[in-house]
Amino acid sequence: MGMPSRKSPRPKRAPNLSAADWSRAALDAIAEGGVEQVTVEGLARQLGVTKGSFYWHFADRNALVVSALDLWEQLGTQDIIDQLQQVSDPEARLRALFVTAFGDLVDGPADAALMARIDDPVVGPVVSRVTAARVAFLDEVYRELGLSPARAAARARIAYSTYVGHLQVRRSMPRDQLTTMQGTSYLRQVIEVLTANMR
Amino acid sequence: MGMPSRKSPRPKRAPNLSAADWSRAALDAIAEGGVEQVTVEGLARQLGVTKGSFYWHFADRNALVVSALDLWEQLGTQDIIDQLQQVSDPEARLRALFVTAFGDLVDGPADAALMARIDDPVVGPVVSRVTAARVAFLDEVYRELGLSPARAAARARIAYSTYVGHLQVRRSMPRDQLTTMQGTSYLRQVIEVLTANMR
DNA sequence: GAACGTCCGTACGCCACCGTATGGTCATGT
DNA sequence: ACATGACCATACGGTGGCGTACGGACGTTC
Repeated sequence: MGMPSRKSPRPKRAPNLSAADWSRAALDAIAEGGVEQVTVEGLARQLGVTKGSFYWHFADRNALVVSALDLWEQLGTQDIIDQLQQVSDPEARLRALFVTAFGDLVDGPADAALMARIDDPVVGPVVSRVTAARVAFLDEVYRELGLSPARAAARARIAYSTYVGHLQVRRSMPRDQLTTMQGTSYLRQVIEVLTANMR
Repeated sequence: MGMPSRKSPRPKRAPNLSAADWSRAALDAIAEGGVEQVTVEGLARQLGVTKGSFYWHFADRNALVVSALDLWEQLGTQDIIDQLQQVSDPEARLRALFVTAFGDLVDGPADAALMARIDDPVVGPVVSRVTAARVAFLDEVYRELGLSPARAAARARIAYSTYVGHLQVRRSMPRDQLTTMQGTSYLRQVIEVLTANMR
C-alpha cells in the first residue's frame, strides 16, 4: 500500500566486486594513510558494500594487506623495470629512469608509507625485495656505463637513496619551487650530481 | 594469616614519572612503530604505571603526541645544528654533518615514521619545519663553499634527500656491506658525489 | 523451476583503546 | 597530628574495528 517500496532497502545495483578491487582500494588506502588505514569496514564503506563482501573474497585483514603488498611490488618493480629495459642505451636508460622517478610521484606516498613500516613482519620482506630489485637495476646500469663494481654498487645505493628521500622532501615542502619541478633545472642538477665523476 | 602480604599488590616503589618521561617514551614508540603505536595504555604498561598517571600529566593522547613531536623537533634540528655551528670551516662542517648523518642512525626510525605521516594534521607542520630548517642549514653551508644561490639550493635539497633516503635504504638492506659502513669507502663516495662539480 | 553457487547484508560477541570519575598513598609543611 | 597536594590505581562507560554466523537476493545450470 502507499509507496511502492520494497520491504527492505535495496540501495543500489549489486557492485559485484572482485578481490582485485579490494586490493587496489587497500593500496590506495596505504598510499594516503599508511597500513593501519587499511580497515575492513572503512574500505567496505568506501566501496559501497559491507564486511560480508570482504570476508567472501579474503580470509582476514592480513590477507588483504598481503595482497595489496603484492600489487605494490608488482607495480613498483617489475612493471617499471620491464618498461625501462626497452631502452638499449644505458645512459639514456638511466636518464629516463631519473625523469620518471623524480617526475611522476604516483607511487611516492605508498613507497614512503611502506618503507616506514619496514619492521612490520609482513611489510618488511616485501620492502626489502623491492629495494634490492631497484638497487640491482641501478647497479647494472652504472656498470654498463663503465663504473667498477665497487663504485657502481655505491652509486646505485646513493642514487636510490636520493630518489627515496626526494619523495619525502617533496611532500614536506609542497611550496618549494625547485623540487616541485617547475622547470627542468633541478632535474638537470640531480642528474649532474648522480652522474658526476664517472671517469 | 600465612604470608605477611598486604591486602593489595604494591608491586614496586612509586615510579613518580614526569611529563618528559612520557614524551620520551612516546618518541621511542614512534621510532619503532609509528605514531599510532603511541597508545596511552600501552605506554603505561611499558612504564610500569596505569592510565591514572598519564592523565595527570597530560590532557589527552593528542597532547602527548604534540609533546613528543616537540621533543623530536628539538633533538633533530636545534641540537644538531647548534653542535655543528661550532665548526668554523664550512668544508669541515659539511663533512662533519655527513659523517654524523650517515653514520649515527639514531634518529632514523623516528624520522622515517614521521615523514611518512606528513598528511597528518599534527605531524605535518612539524615535519615541514624540520625539513625546512635542515635544508636551510645545508643551503647556507653550500653557499659558504662558493656555490651560487640557485646551485646551493639545489644541492641542499639533493643532499638532504640522499640522507633521508639513506635511512630507509639502510633499514631495508640490513645485511648490505656498503651502506652499513663497514669501512669508510661508501661514506667517501657519498661525500664525493654530494660535493662534486663545485667549480 | 528447482537446486546450487556466488556475492552480499545483518547481527552478534570480542577486544583494544580512549577518557572520566573517584579514591588511595605518600611526602611535606606547619 | 593534621591538612594539603602530587602522583597513581581502579573501575566504568563509550567507540571502533575484527571476525563469525547466518540468511537473503540473484544468476546459472540442468
